[in-house]
Parts: sequence; C-alpha cells; structure tokens
Amino acid sequence: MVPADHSQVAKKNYLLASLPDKEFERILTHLSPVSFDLGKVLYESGDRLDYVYFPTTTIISLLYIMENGATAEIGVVGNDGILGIALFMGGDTTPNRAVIQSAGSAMKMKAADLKAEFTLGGVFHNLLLRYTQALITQISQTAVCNRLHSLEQQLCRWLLLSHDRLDSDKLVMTHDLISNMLGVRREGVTLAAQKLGTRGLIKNVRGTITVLDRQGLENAVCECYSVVNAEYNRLLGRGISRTFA
Amino acid sequence: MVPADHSQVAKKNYLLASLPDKEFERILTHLSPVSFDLGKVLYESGDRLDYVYFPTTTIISLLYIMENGATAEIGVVGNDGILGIALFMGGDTTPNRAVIQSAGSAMKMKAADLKAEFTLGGVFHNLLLRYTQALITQISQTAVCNRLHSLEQQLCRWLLLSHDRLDSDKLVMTHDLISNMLGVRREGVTLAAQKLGTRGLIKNVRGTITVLDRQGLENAVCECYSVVNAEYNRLLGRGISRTFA
DNA sequence: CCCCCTGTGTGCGTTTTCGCACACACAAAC
DNA sequence: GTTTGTGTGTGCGAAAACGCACACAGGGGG
Repeated sequence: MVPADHSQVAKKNYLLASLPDKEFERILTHLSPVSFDLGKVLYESGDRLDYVYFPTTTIISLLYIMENGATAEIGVVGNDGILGIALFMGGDTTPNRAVIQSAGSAMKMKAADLKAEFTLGGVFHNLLLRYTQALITQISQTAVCNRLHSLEQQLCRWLLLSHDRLDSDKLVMTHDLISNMLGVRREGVTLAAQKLGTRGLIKNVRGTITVLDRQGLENAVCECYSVVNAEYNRLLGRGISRTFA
Repeated sequence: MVPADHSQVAKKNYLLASLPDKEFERILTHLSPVSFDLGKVLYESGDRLDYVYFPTTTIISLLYIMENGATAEIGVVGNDGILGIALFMGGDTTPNRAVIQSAGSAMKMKAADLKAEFTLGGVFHNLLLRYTQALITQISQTAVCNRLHSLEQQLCRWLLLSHDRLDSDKLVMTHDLISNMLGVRREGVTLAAQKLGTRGLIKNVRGTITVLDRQGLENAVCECYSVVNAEYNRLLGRGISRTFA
C-alpha cells in the first residue's frame, strides 16, 4: 500500500507529474522516498545500477573523473528528470559518477521494476526517451559551452541550472565544489563570483551563494542556457526554467 | 526489389551488420544508397528529419552553430552508427547541424519507415538505444575533453575518431575545417599538426593529413578516446577502433 | 605560362586561465 | 575567548589560446 502523501511528493518530479493518472498510479506503487546529503555518491563509474531515482528536491551531478583526479560535470539532474537512463537504454551502466550536488529528496525505484515498465512501451517509455533526448541536448551544450565561453558565462549557466531545480534562492555550495563541477580552479570561481556579486546579481557568503537578480543572471548568461531550456520545453511540455515556468 | 549488392554495401555499416539475418533483410527493403560531397549539410538546426542515414563510407559531423557563427562539434557519426536519433527518441529534430566531414556513401531510410520499425520493439529497437547510449558517451567525453585537455591532445583524438571510420590513412581535410570542428583557431590546428608531424605521427600536405604512426597517435591521445571506444565495444559488441577491431 | 585562389607557415601583442603561495575570516569546538 | 578548520581573497609569473596581419606556396584555370 502506498502512503497517501507519496503521491503529492512524487508529483514534485516533473517527469512523474506529467504522466496520465493511470500510469502515475501504477508507477507510484514502485516508488519509495529517500533523502540524500551533499556529496553522497549514488553511482560510481561503471557501477551496476540497482535503483533509479526521480529527484523531488535534490540535485544530482553527473561527473567524469579523470585518471589524474580532475573532474568535470557533463550534466545535471533535478526534479526535471531521472537518474539512471543507462538502465533502459540497455547499457546498465555508464562511465560517470553520480553525486549529490544539493541535499534533498528523491523517489527511488528498483532497476527491475523500471525495466519492466519501460518494456511495456506506451506513455512512460516515450516520456523517458524524450527526457533522454533533452539530457543529450544538455550534455551537448555543456561541450559547446566548455569550448567557446568564458568562465563567468559558464558560472552563470551553472547557477541558473541549479536555481531552476531548487525552491530557494540560497544555493548551499562552496566555490571549491563549483570549481570541481566546472572543471576549473577554485580561484577562478571566486573571481567570477565576485564580479557577479559586484554587479548585484548574487551575494557570496561563506558556503552559500544567494541569487539576488535572476533576470540579471539571464542577461549575463550565454545562449547555451536558453537552448537547453527551449529543448526541455519542447520535448517535455514545460520548461524547467523558473522564467519560462 | 532490392539489388543484390545493397546487402553487401549495407553491411559496411556496423549497426546494420550486427542485426540478425531476419531483421537485416526486412530493414534492407527500406534502404537505398546515397553519396555525399564534403561540406554537404544533411540537417540544419531544428529541421524536421525526412530521412535517417546509416553511413557506410562517409563521416558526418554533429555541429552546434553559435549565434555569432562560431562552431563546435559535439559528436561524429560514421559506419559505426546512424544519423537521426532524434526521430526515434521522440523529438523529431535537434538544435544541431549535421554536415559531411568526409565524402562518401550512406544508406538512407525514410523517417516513417524507421519509426515503424522502432515501434515494433525487438532487436532493432534495442540496438538503436544502445547505439544512442554510446553516442551519449561520445558527446560526454567531448565535453570533458574540451574542458580539460590541450589542443594537441584533442587533435589526436579527432584524427583517431576519423581514422577509425575510414578505410584509408589519408584524411582529406584542411586545417581550417578541423578548426571549425574543434572550435579553435585555424593557426592553432596548424601548430598542433606541425608538432605531430615533427614527431613522425602524421604527414601534413595541402588539404590532406596522412596517418603515419597510428600507435604513436594512440600514445599521444588523452584517455577520452579509449573511454569512448570501450563503451562502443561494450554496448555494440565490437570496437569501432582499428586497434580494437 | 602566369595568375589567382585556397591552404599553410609565422610573428607579434593580448587575454584568459593556470599553478602556486599565503593572508585573512568566519564559525563551531574546546 | 582562543583554537582549529574550512572557506575565501589576492598576488604574482607561466602557459595556452586568441585575434590579427601578412608572407609564401602549390596547383588548377584562363
């Protein structure tokens, strides 16, 4: 039996929320809530996936770890999506680490249950594939942005991606953490964050960045951000961006 | 009726070649050969996809074009895969341009036929999804490589990716073309190519780069290359790399 | 045969980011 | 209230790429 409040919690995840009632009810019976602390590693590179996760309030970062220990984020999953696409794509695993970037909750689902639901075809199957395409666009734009844009622009993009997936304007994250995500030096992040602070867009205080002027950030960000949002909007029927929501 | 030689030509594409006989024969009836010149644009960003393509000897580049005209490659498709995954992923289109990076041939298939085959589920459906996951890994490593590695390493990676997808050691491409793919200056490519030439790995002559020492290139390349190859190998049952083949 | 076009080589100064070294600063713990 | 740690500010020189300018070179077409 599913506790009544699970339904409300689960609907915080846009993917689940966009399911027709019938499918939603069925999927719901396979879901159970979990919560995670900052830094928790959900999948290690190459791990077999026992569960997939539909974030409700947490944000998960997909990272690649180089042999020399350097890291770079390739994408981010929040209440817009699902962690564990490799399972239904047929690979069972990926060469990436999945780590909690912002503490919070998710609904988890057993790998076997997800595979069974996916195999049924239909709405859920198609929704997962469309989400995967949106994620591909996000990863693609990360590649482009890494190549062509300044650290400051990338920081804006990253802050907006996080802000979109949170209820609060307070992002609990150190410059050091962000530098690992962006694959740059910590000092570089500090410098860029200072510039944004001077312009009144954000406030930097030990361990948290507060978004003060969301519109200002959107003006400062590169086109990569809106390209990704437009695709989420087009493919999943609603934008994840707070602006477009 | 399908000409007899179509079958042999089609099998140059690894994806088609790995289909069981029954599926292969059925798919084959939907395929017809085409050939393309260098620079031909198959899809423009946002275009509706009328056909998908299974390259046999051509190589296709997936590019993002910035508003200011700057370009960067996000992935490459050759005889290892299929161009047009957005079709079965449910998006019908992507924000990228697909352009011929190396002249040659492909088998084309009508969008509607592909969708119908995909919807049947089964082997073809699963194969396309596994290929898509391999492509995701390729795009992911492009993002990582763009962030963390030197131009010279990236050039090595790019040359190997091309070499893997060609029969010849002669890559017909100018430094300028490569610079557009890598999203860097033409001069930067010239400089990096000179260094590789000095080390005897390649030979640079007006408009073509000849691979002289494949093993040497593999020693010079970053880990990104082997990560992608390992995934292709794992997901699709054989490596695309000439080394692993 | 010479011209012209495209592709390549080279040389600047400039900008961005890096790598390292440290000083400072806040907050919880003792 | 002092200590201890973690997070942030700052200042170099070095390295990698950039933007621009232009010289040269090969090869096909007039």
